[in-house]
Amino acid sequence: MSDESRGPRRRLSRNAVLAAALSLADRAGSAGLTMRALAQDLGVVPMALYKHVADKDELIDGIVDIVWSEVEAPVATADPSVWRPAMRARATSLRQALRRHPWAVGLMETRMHPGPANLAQHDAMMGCLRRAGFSFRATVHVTSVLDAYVYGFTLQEKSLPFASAEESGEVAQRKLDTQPAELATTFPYLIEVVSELATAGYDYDAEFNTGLDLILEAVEAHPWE
Amino acid sequence: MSDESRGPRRRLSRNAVLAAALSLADRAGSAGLTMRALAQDLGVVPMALYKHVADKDELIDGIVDIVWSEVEAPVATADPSVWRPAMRARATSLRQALRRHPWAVGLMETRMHPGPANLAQHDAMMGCLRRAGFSFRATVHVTSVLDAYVYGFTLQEKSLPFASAEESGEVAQRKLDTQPAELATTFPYLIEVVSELATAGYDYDAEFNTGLDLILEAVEAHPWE
DNA sequence: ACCTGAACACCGTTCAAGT
DNA sequence: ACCTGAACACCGTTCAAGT
Repeated sequence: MSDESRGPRRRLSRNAVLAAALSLADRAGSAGLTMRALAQDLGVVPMALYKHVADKDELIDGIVDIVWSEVEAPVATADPSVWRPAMRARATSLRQALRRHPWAVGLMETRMHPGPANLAQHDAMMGCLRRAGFSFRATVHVTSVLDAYVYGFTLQEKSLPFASAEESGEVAQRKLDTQPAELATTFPYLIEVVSELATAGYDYDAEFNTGLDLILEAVEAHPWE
Repeated sequence: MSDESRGPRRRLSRNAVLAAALSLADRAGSAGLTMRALAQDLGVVPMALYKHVADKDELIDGIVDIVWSEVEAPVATADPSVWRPAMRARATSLRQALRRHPWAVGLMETRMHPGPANLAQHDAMMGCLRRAGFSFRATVHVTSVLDAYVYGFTLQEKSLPFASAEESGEVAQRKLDTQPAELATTFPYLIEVVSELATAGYDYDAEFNTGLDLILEAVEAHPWE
């Protein structure tokens, strides 16, 4: 399956281990990312990995930071009209990175040891806001609320009953057809909203942008001290 | 340690298993929640659990729904002045539930099978917004952005480098003192903001409320179709 | 310096058996 | 109907040994 399994490659390296781990996580999810499976992908015995990585925790820190490195960094400039589009682009880029690596969603912000790419990303974000004229305190508020939104949205994206992937309408409708009477009486409002979405359809990108623009609008309008 | 270990209680029940599992997760975290440890807490052999719960996944679904049941449900009313405080109270209540059960943060919205308490909670939320006059579409937008915010914020709360728990100032300052020269030149903006927070202090509740009010203000001001 | 083999202390879960 | 014991196929990781 993996690229590494073709030739009888020897000589591992930390980067090779991390790259294979990222690929394995993308293919098999966080539950499938085991030291043993990773070793097999690399055509090596499990213990060989421990020469390049302290333990599994450090391995995960490593691949999480690779995901961070894929997020487009906003540029810092004194032009007061650029922070909004820059923040919008960064939020979109972060969401896309999290969609490419779904296993990372529950892991990115939970990690205790932020890597260099993570630090660089947040440095760029703070720089962009600071140079646009935001105060220290406001910079933290804006970073906090934007990151929280992107994380939380992507987290929900994987599981909301009325919006699982493309076929949101179908899925919701099928759910309604299964036990219509019972659910309809117990959760009238929920069913009503889900039914509406089932007929009208549900677009995740549009939903994400609506919330994002709502927040950016609020940030711009807010009288920061 | 557990309440169950005192008497030689026999006769398990599904609720007893779920209650013990919740308590174990609160004490030992998601990594410490194992079927074997849970069985030991209950003074029973691991296999005994499988009579009351299909597998570990269903167990987790069960305790996640208990957490949902702890979240204060907003009431539905036609009074247009109540949705805002109701939404604010619900967001605060959700955040507090997630803080009481930190293991749940990365799990709540990822679960594929929402339980009755989860459905009831969202039914109440939709009802509150619908009766306040929000359209179907707007109801989904508001639910989405509020849930995303609370989730994302609580997720960050556990790991942001400049805000780990109470002693945010100390921790940040110590981090700065460790490698001052190197970090300061590579991540100037980040260090600048962190230093500022280290001296001024960082209050998580205040931070949460600032973002929450920003979003609620934006929701109220937005011209929903 | 880097990789291996065997082993240890764990997992979730099945299956046949006890009461 | 409910609980047990032994077993299976997994984990991450240590330790002593190979090259």
